[in-house]
Amino acid sequence: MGKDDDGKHGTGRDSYHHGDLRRALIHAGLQLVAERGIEGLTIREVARRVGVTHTAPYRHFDDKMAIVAAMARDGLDMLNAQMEEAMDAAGEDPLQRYQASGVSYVMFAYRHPAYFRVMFLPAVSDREVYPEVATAKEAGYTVLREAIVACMDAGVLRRADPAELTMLSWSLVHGLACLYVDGQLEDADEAAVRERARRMTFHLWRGTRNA
Amino acid sequence: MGKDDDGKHGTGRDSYHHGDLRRALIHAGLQLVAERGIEGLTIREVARRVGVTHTAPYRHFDDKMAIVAAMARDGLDMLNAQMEEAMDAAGEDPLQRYQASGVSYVMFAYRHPAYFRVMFLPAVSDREVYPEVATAKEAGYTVLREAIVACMDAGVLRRADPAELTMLSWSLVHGLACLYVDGQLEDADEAAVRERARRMTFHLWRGTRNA
DNA sequence: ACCTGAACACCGTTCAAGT
DNA sequence: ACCTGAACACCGTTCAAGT
Repeated sequence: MGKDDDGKHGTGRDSYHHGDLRRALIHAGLQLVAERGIEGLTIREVARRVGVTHTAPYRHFDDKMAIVAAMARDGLDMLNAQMEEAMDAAGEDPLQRYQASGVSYVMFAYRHPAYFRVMFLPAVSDREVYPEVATAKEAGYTVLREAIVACMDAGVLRRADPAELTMLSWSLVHGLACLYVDGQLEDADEAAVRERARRMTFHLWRGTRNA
Repeated sequence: MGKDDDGKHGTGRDSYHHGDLRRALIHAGLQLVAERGIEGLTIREVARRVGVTHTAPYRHFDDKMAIVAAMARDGLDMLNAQMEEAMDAAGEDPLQRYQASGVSYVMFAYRHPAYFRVMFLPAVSDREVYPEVATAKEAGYTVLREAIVACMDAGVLRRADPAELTMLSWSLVHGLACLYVDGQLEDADEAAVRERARRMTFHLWRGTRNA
């Protein structure tokens, strides 16, 4: 010790380089949304928490919405990865994989409400302005859709327009997720939410199964 | 003419009394949310549009959230009325009435996105703070639930926990409504949305019907 | 009762300036 | 390259003051 006692040099926690600041801003922004909700997200408070001036973030992002879009993009990537992981953990049975994808969608929202809130904000949902967000959303849609097509191929879902069944499934899990995230439902622990999601997706399958 | 040429007296549009201001503020607030989204809602701009000082609204509402809560409450009342109206228009068949309630939920969101956005904000969803909002939400839940119980009584839905089926239905229509309202879906006209909602609720019924 | 005007502590964003 | 400080036009909210 005595070598790095000057916090202003080196890799101390109040010096940033190579885009570390970018990541730190995104992380602090999520934290803030988790604590105070979406309207509590403030560039100035984020900068304060990270330890830089309130204008520093503008070196990495065009404006406030660009930070939100970066948060949304990270969240969508996480969700997609988590859905695919859950499907793989579910094994080979197409129906199990389909159900796992829906349940994991709900569980992602339950575990990461700040990410989920930010992912579907209208302000970051214009594909002209934030194409990466739109692309990440499409990737998730495709995961779900292919799980459904696999069920049709295996004969456990009736042959129908895949787009229609995908929208149906997405609406159901998205609705349940939103109700939890927006505090519309009585509090429930993780196991209870998972069980509810499982039963709901099962009911849905029964309405769309083959014969 | 010539009698009311002085807009400052009488019942001209820039004088308020008997709580007219309250209604005018709510109306202007909705307009603003419709134009600029939830984060564009500003007490100062609302007051500006109504033609009063930015402190005048505080005579009628404790703070900004109280205005939002009043908007939410009005919207929920409208939704409940519209669901009941749609059920009556659907006739006597319990299944038709059940389906009509779900479809009208989605159509309300489609036609009144500003109301819908405001109705489920976490900030107005604490029953300790805004019990009227919570009560109005319960009334809607009850409408749906009773439509479901009527179907069970008539033997067109299997006997099960009504709460579970209500949550299932609510999640589905709420999810579709949110996806439209938040701009996650390609634009569609009213007839297309209604048809989609109809097909979805039908699929759901097939998964929960009796035998 | 209802409204006003000034004031305070915040915002997002821009820009000249520093290393 | 990256960060700072002052500045501008906004917010929500409070309060003494006016009719």
